[in-house]
Amino acid sequence: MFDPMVNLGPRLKTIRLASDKSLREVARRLDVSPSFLSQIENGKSQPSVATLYALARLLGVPVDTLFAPTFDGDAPLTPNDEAIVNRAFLDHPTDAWDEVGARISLINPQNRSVLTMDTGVRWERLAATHEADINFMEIVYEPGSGTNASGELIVHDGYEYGYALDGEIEITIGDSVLNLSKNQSIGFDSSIPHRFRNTGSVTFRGIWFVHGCHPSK
Amino acid sequence: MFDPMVNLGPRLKTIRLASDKSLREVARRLDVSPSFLSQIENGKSQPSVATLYALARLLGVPVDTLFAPTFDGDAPLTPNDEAIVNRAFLDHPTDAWDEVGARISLINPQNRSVLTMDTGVRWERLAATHEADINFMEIVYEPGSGTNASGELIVHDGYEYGYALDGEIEITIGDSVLNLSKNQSIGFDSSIPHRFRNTGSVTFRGIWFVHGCHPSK
DNA sequence: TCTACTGTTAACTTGTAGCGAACACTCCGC
DNA sequence: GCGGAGTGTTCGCTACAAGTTAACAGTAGA
Repeated sequence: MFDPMVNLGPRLKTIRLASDKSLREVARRLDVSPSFLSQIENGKSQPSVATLYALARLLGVPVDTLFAPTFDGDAPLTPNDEAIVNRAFLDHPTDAWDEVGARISLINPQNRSVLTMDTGVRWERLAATHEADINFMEIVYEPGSGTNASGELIVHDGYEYGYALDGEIEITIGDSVLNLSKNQSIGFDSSIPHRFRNTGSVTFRGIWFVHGCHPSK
Repeated sequence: MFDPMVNLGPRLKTIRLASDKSLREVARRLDVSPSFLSQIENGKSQPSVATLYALARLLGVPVDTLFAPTFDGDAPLTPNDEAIVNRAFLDHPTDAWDEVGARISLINPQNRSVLTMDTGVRWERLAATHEADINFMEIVYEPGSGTNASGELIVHDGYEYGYALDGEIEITIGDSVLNLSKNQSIGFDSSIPHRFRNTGSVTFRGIWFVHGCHPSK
């Protein structure tokens, strides 16, 4: 089992240093003693939830990034780590397409690699890349189709960005249900549980970037 | 000041109930006593960071969603506007939109931030993000326009990915000169010197994703 | 009514979150 | 050389809360 606490301190320290703040300054704004913050950063003490939250805010990072299994290229997550992670991998094409080491890739619509899902969802790759955590694709959702048959929300690391070419799609992100229609665009933190469904009567097509979805190495 | 702890318990309870797990079952898998979980859910006790993390994982939600200030599920978004949800720093006035960004950002074409270049090139931002090295945009090159007036090739770190919506553009990458036309897509390593020029007679429009560009550091 | 489940509360123990005071170090002005 | 004002770190302590067990009340089914 992945232990979130072991790297917490060093990460916080890295982030603090990157933002060019002194330990004492952060401690003062956080309303804790400098000594305690030092202990946190060196893994010799652990903050309470409230303190960690305030600290993450102060440093301008989401709390989840502090727990992210892959950070600065350290230990990648183990395949059997958690069910939700595995599901995320299955639902995303990162593992399905092989990496191609092209530095330039121009692709014609009729020559795209296509990944067809059993639910009536199609992903067409728009560029080969050797960036492992990038997917650039046209996604197609036929009327009535959705991210997965069960309707469960999915979660994965990273961000997604999309642009609607045609049709309309219902996007559930956390508690929000949005409709993305032609020419509208969206970006969101993929660590928020999300789901797509085409509840309309026309096919949805969109340009999609999925980024930072760390594949199993 | 927004207190992240006040709603933590009830939120956890809501999520647990939604996933149809019993308190005792969750407590057992979490390796804490049922009574303690009950106290957490009722706000009578607070978990440690490790316990909260394990709990969030077990429930399949990112830790950050547990802290998110409540927003109205009924009308959270105005579909015809740029919508911002779950801003991380609601109470910090110094936090500009650009620096912090949103966890979800849905943008309508008429509401995009537009950057107009003197050369007749326009960039329209398609999503706000707090990922500093990401640009997701629609780019517009009028006939005769180009990346820069001098015609010099540019180089920067990272990758670029593009999809042609309309028109055609000449892309020079290293020694190669390519033409990207409607529905074609491209991806390339931005560290190769490159340049765009619209040598045709119609306006070029494309969806562009520039990633890993660290301009001033 | 007996069992097996649900969640909740009271009283308690124990670990640790967090503190103050000291530490060692570097840089800058005098 | 000597302050003084920064930087981060370590030690020893204590107050508080994280987490415990045991009992509680309620419901559903046999």
